Amino acid sequence: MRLSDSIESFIKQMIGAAEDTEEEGIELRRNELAEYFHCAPSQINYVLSTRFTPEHGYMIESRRGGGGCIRIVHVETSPTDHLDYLIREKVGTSLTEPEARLLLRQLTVSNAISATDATLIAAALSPQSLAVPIPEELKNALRAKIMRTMLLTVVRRIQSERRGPTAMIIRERKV
Amino acid sequence: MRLSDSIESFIKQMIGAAEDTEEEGIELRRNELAEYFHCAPSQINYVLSTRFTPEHGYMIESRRGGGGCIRIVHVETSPTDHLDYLIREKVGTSLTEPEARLLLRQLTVSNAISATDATLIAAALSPQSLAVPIPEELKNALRAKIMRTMLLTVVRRIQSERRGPTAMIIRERKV
DNA sequence: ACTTCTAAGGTCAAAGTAGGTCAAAGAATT
DNA sequence: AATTCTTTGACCTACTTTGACCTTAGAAGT
Repeated sequence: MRLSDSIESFIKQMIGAAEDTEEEGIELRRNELAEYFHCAPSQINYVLSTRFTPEHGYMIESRRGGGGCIRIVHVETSPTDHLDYLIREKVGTSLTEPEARLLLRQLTVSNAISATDATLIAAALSPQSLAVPIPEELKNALRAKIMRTMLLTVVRRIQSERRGPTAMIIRERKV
Repeated sequence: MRLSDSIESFIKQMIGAAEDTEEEGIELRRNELAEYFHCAPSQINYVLSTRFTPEHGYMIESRRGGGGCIRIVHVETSPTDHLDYLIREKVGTSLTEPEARLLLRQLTVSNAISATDATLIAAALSPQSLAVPIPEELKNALRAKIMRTMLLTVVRRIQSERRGPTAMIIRERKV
């Protein structure tokens, strides 16, 4: 079995275990994990960037420096869900601006997302936002990625609101 | 947990407690605090300069010499003024991801934008969103443009909410 | 008043810690 | 054989912690 697959399933186990608790997602130390698997730390990045992408429903944030860490959150959309369908089938890997607008309209009228969220996403995908000298194809790829990541964020928020309005984790206080 | 975070939340607790009384802000002794946390005194300065800046809504004065001390005051600025200021002065034409996150944090703690908006914007600017093969400089230019467009969208929404059917909320200014 | 002492706080650079990127080499698939 | 996927390592960026050295305010001694 490939190393990457082992690391992938290890991380998925961690996430599975964390889902039973109240915690949202998991935190891991890149160097620890690399040492555990006797591999280069950058191998962890490879696994993350190939198997824990927004396309797979994962959101990642990380911090460098002392006490740094990598946080992974899995956002699950039920496969029967209309929103899930739109995200998977319509976003794809490339989105023109008109396509993006149409999709946002559909999402809004079907009440999948709020008009407010739609407006913000539209702003991020607008020509103004993407006014840098790169080929249009790359912009369309960008639109798809940004759209996907933002929709995932919205879904995550909506789900956590549904679970419990008081799920606000700020920071642990150790003094 | 990082030492700096502990110190930060300790200070914020002090400020929170002081806000219940009539006192304006708090006073602390640098050396005392450093001893309490078993760290170098300059660590306190580090925390102050990274987490209690004017951008975060804090004003700091200090006195040296015998009986010297550090005074920290949390100032409530008008959210829209602060937002305007940060858009004009801090966004610029290029934003690294850490810079963007810092800016969003500042906007959030000073109540210029909601945590929800901040999260959505952060999603748009995340490495995952911008995972296309273009040089980092272009990504930074993109971040700045996306940030500006989205913040302006937020401002416009806030302003139209104020004009709209919802009663005007006049906030008292404590300065 | 003037100088000196001492008790604060301030600055800055270096070391320490931790994650990110990229390209080249190696392995597996087609 | 060609292509694609995996693994590794050299180098980069970001955040934290510490310590040496500097500045200032007030107190004490003259």
